[in-house]
Amino acid sequence: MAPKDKADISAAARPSAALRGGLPSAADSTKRPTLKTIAEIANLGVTTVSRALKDGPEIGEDTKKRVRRIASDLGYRPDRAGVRLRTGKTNVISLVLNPHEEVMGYGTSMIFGISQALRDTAYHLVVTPHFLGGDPMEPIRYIIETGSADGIILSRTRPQDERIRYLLEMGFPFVCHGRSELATPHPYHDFDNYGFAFEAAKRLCAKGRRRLCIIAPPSGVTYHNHMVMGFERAAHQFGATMVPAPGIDTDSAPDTIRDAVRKMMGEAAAPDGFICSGDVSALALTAGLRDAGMTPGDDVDLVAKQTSTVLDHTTPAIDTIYEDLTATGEALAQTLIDSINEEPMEKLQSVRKPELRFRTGNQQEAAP
Amino acid sequence: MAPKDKADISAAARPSAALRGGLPSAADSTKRPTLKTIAEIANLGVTTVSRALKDGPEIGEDTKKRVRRIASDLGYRPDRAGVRLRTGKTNVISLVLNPHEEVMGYGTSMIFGISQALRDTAYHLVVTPHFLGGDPMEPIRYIIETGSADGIILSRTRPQDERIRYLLEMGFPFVCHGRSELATPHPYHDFDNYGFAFEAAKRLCAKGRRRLCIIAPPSGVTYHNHMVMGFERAAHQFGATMVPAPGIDTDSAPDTIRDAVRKMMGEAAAPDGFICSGDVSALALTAGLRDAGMTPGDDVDLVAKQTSTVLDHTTPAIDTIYEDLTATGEALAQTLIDSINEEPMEKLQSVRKPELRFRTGNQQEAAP
DNA sequence: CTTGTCATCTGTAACGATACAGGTATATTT
DNA sequence: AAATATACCTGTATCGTTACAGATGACAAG
Repeated sequence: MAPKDKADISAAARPSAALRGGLPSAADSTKRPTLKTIAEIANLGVTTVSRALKDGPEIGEDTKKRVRRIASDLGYRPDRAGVRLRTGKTNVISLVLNPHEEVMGYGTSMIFGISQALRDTAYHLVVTPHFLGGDPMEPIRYIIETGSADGIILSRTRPQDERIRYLLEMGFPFVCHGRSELATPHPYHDFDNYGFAFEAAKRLCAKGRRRLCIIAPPSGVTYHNHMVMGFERAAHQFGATMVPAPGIDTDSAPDTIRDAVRKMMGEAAAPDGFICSGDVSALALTAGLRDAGMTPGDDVDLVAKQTSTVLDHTTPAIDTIYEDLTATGEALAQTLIDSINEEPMEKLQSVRKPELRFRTGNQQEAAP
Repeated sequence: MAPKDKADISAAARPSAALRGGLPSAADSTKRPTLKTIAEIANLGVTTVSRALKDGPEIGEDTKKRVRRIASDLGYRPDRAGVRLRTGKTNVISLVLNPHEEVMGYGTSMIFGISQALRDTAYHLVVTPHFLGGDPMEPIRYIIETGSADGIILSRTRPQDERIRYLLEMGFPFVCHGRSELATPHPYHDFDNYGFAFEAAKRLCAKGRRRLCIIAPPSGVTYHNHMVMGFERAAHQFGATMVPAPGIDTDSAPDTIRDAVRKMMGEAAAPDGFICSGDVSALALTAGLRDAGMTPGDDVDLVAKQTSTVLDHTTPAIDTIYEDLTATGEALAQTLIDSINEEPMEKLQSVRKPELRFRTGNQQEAAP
């Protein structure tokens, strides 16, 4: 076995296939190559080939090189079903999508980010939505019970999130977009919604607004709380009054938001500044203001959370704070992989900074 | 083997597990049940259980009932890896997403539609994006070569689409959102973009507009052609002039569109009516008009293709024509499944009607 | 010459499912 | 009573991979 590298392979390979004469050898078939194909070409056992490709310690360097060479020449790719059956490893990441996330590119941006992170790994991305009115636990249980993924990406995290409790109990890898308030720490990548609301309120106060109203996410999800806390903190610090938004949140139908805003602006103590945590909601809000005869930027100011480009072309321009969902997806996927690889918890928790995109005056100022 | 139904099962089942004494029986483990588990409980061979659950003809009715009962009691679900390894069937549908589709809920809406159609089937949805600047063939080849799906959903179909040619040649099931112009027919579900442009132009002419401009998809994709043809047809029929849009399409950066529109409106023979085939592009277009000092609905009219809710809250309201992407996703997935099941080609080709959403006057009028 | 130690490599069994080619009763025909 | 048909069920091999428990041969030490 002279390690002549190139010459060695072709010399050893072709004859071995020919030796068997007319027998249907795995080597000369048009089907995809398997370990067996490589083994026949290299005159080795499949076990050896397997170990060699895994860089196992019992295999000689020369053999490893030779096997790797043949494998890449053949374009060998391990059969996912074989690996999965034998090892239980699915090489699948499951993104559990909520029905609310249908609106606006939430899912798509995230998906591109996740895919970016999964590039050059063996992982595939499976999207598992749960449907409106369905049990949020159902997709989770399905994944666990059928063992159909190695890890799960969750969103719309709640303070006492049953899904998280279950996954922790099962010891199943996952990562949340958002944090829970459970005692046990868990992997997450979250946007700094406290910071968002604080900076937004600060901005409005800097523009002289004193009666602020926030259209926040629904109260069940954790980031509702974070956002409200940031809002309250800023209101106190800068001496603004908080005007409640009557029964609307960013999950409300746009028309509902629009009508509610119009009504609100007709009342005695109407707000003069709005914070809005969703793209489409912000458009509906703006429409409601216009319905009430108000011009944003003139009679009233607005800071919105932006995750897409739709708010870039309103006139007049809206102050926004950007959450990069593609980067978020990338971070979530990387965190999940780290979680699967049992990295320490410190490495599995992170918060994304808001990016201020204020249209006039002190642009792009950093958070304190 | 008296077919006593219920009693029979428990009577036959428990003892059989007990018979084997302390031996590690598959039946009493905490792991997921397999065919073996069921076989032990039912005192049958795994083959019989497999055939019974498949409703094979060689198995007695009583036995089938009994096996089905046990399977559902245990919550048995076939192991995907086992099936896939043995049969080659992956039970996976692959959605190939283009980088352009990151913008706006295109992907997410489609994904919910697809998921809806895959509900209560054994299919999982895997999202395989191809990245900007990457070879569009790469994800297709990957899927074929690794056999990682039973079918593919494509979008951004081109007249001479290499992906389609390859898939046809391979005899691999797929469906396109959009049509090619290849000689060989292929499965698709398309939006009637000809109809969209025709109706949009008709609408503008009905409002007295005579100099029309269309912001269409980029010229490489088939539906660009359809749209332009519908536009031309209507222009001729209703006696309007077609004003070219200088180097912009719906893939252009929103700012580019905005600037181009502003410039266009300053010229001598500026258009007085626009057709726009994208949500975000329509917002950019509107912004460009405003930049030029024009008010949509007053100095100039606009009909846009709408696939999301973002155009619902512009002031004044924009005339739109709606393409339901969730329904599209559902149709695509169903078509793909039909294609996998080798239904005839007639069943695999369909076109979705545009839904007119004109804001004033003759609302919701049907297409001719 | 035996024994032991390395360094390498190999065969077998198993993961869960199904295709295929039998089996084994019971009923029916001759 | 023997042959044949019918109805129903079963064992074995296999898909591609990896864990496990050896093999094999070279070489050194006793």
